[in-house]
Parts: sequence; C-alpha cells; structure tokens
Amino acid sequence: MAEPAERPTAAGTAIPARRDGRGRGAKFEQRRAELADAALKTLSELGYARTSLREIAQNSEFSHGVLHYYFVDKVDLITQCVRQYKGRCMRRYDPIIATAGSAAQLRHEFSLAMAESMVQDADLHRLWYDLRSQSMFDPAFRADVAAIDAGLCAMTWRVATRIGELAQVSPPFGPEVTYGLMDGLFQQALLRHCAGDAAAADYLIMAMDEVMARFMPLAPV
Amino acid sequence: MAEPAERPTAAGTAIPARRDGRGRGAKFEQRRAELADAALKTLSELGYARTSLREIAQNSEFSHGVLHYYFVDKVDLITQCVRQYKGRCMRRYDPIIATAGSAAQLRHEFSLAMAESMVQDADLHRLWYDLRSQSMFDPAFRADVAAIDAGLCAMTWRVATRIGELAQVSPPFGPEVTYGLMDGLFQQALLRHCAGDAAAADYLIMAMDEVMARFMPLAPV
DNA sequence: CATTTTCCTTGACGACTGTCATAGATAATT
DNA sequence: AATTATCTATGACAGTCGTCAAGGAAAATG
Repeated sequence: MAEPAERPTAAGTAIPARRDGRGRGAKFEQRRAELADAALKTLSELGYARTSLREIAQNSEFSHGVLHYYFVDKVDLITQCVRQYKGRCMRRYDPIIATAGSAAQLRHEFSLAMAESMVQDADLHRLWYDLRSQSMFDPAFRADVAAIDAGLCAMTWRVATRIGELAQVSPPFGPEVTYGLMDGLFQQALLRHCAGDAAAADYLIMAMDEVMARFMPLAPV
Repeated sequence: MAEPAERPTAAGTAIPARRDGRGRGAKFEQRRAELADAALKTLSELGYARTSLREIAQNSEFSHGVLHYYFVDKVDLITQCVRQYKGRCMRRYDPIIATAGSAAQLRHEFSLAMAESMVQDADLHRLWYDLRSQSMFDPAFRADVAAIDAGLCAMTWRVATRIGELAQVSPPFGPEVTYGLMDGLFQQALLRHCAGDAAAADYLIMAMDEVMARFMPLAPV
C-alpha cells in the first residue's frame, strides 16, 4: 500500500514546552488559531495540493519561519485548520431548526440555507471535500475528518428529526444514510457551481425539495 | 480567485507532429496508453498531491524523460489518465442490467456489484473523488471530469430505468438526482472502507437496499 | 535597570519538482 | 548498406518544497 508513515508526534503535543502552568497558553493558542485561519484561507483558494507553507505565511502578517514555532509540522497546521473549520460550520442550521414553525417551512428554509451557504462559502466547501479525499490516502487526516463527518451527520440528523417532529412522522432512514444522501446532492451541486454553472444553487434547492418531499412527507404515510 | 491559467495547448495536440498519415499513430497512442496506465497506478496509490512524474516513470519500464515525448505536460498526462479511467469503469454494471430477470434481483445484484467494486477497486475510486475535487480548483480537469460524471450518471440511470421497467413503475427522480443520491452513499461507504472499516461494504449494501426499496418499489405506488 | 524568556525574521540546507536539451539507441526507409 | 526518422536515457536547469539553526526584537520578569 505504501501509505505515509504514522505521525511521529501527536498533533499539538509539547509545542513550545509551556514550562509553567500560567495563562501563557491562551495567547499561544490564539496565535495558533490566527495562523490556522490564514492557512484556511490559502487552502480554500488553492486546494491542498498547491498550498505551501510560504504561501500560507504570505496570507498572514508573519514570515514563513514562524509557522514552525507554532506548529510542529505541516500536518499539524492543516489538522488544526480542519478542526477550526469544524467549529465554524457545524451549527449553521441550528437557528433555522429552532425558529421554524412547520415542517414545510423548515424543509424549505433548510434547502435555501444550504444553497446560500454553497454559494457563499464555496471555497471552504470545496476544501472540505478536498481534505476528505486526502484522508483516504493519508492516515494523518483521518481522525479529524471522521470527527467533522460525524458532526455534519449529526447536524443533518437534527434537521431530519425536527422535520419529523413537526410533521409527526419518523424519518425513513437512519442518520448515516440520511446524511449520505444529502451530502451527495450537495457535493453534486457544488461541483456544478465551481464549474461555473450559475443554475447550481437553484438545482440544489429543487433537488433537495424533491427528495425531501419523498423522504419526509408532511403527513404520516 | 487566482485560479490556474487556461491550458496553453489543447491536450494531445501536435505531440510529435505525426508528419505522414500512415499507421504510425497507432503505436504512438498505444504507448501513450501504456504510460497513462502506469500513471493511473501511481495516482491511485499516492493521490494527486503526492504523485510526481518521476514516480510515475518508475512504475513503468521507461525513464522519466519519455513522459515528455508522449505528453506535452503533466496535465496532459493526467487528463489522459482520467479518460482511460472513464472507459474502464463506465459499463461495469451493464451485464447485470442485461441478465437480471426481475426488479428485486437487479436491485440486489446492483448493490452487491457496487460493494464488490468498492472493495476491489478502492484505490481507483478514491482517485476519482480526489481528481473530482481537484477539478473544483483547477479548470484544466473540468472538461474530463464533467464527461466522466455524465457517464456515471448515465450508467446509474440505466440501472434505475431498467428497474422501473421490470417493476412497471417509473423512477421517482431524474437522472441527476438519482445519481447524486447513489454517489453520496457510495462515497460515504468508500470513505469508511479506506479508513479501515471492515463493515463498509455491508453498510453500502444495506444502505442501497434500504434507499432503493423506498425509491424504486417493486410494485406501483 | 538588568536579565531572562518569549516571539519573530532571516537565510540557508538538502531534497524534490516539472521541464528541457543533448545525444545515444533503435527502427524504418531509401 | 547508408541514411533518415523515431524512440529512449541521461543529466542538468531553475524553482519550490518542508525544515531548521542562528540571532535579533520584543516583552516579561527579577
């Protein structure tokens, strides 16, 4: 198989040997997050294969050497990125879930919010699929990718169960299958959008509505 | 956006200036295919980001310089790879479609064949998702990726319509939506499989059966 | 203020990348 | 057999990569 070797050191372990238990670690983590943010921007613009540490540093206000002060590795930096991405996108649809008054409304607003996010954060979304693909080759990314995937699955499931509650029906599939189906449609639409198809967002809304109408009917079947 | 520039020359154009119309081109194309095959092997093992021309040449019986005799570019080589991959996987399920005697049988055999292919050709499948992600960043891959995607969509649709014929019902969704849903489940299972989940194949079979039972019922609804 | 610790820049290292020019080997043609 | 065309190997090129060591700047500590 010849896969990349296991990580020699656990990510984030003993970076600067924080020798005293004082509050020094907070500022350190803050700068780490700041740099990971610059990396996130670079990665979402160029993709994993074309992103270098020097380019990341150029998207920050620091020089390239500082990256090795805050991160042991390129992998350490990127996994930090991925974790940061997670926190940002994981609760995106919760407001909609909380405020929707009917199943039909939630269904529709969910489709709209998905399509809007697909256009608005297209760069971040394509990066997610890029990194998820990388995790199939490089074991170093698997743990974080799996964690995000589980989070997205849970997010999808919250929507599905809430629709079920409002319509007084139970979702026809389990969390994983539901997430797999939605994600397939989303990725398909994103691919079109990135290829320049201006109708991609409308297609996503249409497809989501169509599928949810079958899957999560408004009345018990 | 800062996307990579457009390809200066069309792929495969005027490679060695085949000066006479004789049958010389056939042997040329044959070696091109042979080298692209070595590249396909390398790519499926390492992924796009980690694959170099020298490594590809090492997986063939030639030296690295030969690649620039048969291909103008790294992009030219990889797009040739992608086209070769296309022809290999596009008609995989046609025998099943032709021989299945009932909707239930076709549904079941399709799920089994998908799962078997996922395990058997896992390296090629993950490469496909890798390259598809690349196409969201690099326009050079978009045309070929779109062509393959359309082919896979058509393949899925042939299965769906045949099931509909046998069961005397019409598929509930159009070709694109049907393909998007199936592809989502497949990719999810592949991700698990590549992460070492031994139950990924069984999950795919279960999920496909479950979804198809709802989507393509055996009797008119 | 002096001293120590933390932070950041600079410049270099070896390795690797895609590309290409040169020239030798092989095959086809005259 | 001589000559030309085709194919392949070698080695070098200008860059870029991740990494790291050395030292200056800044801040915190005494």
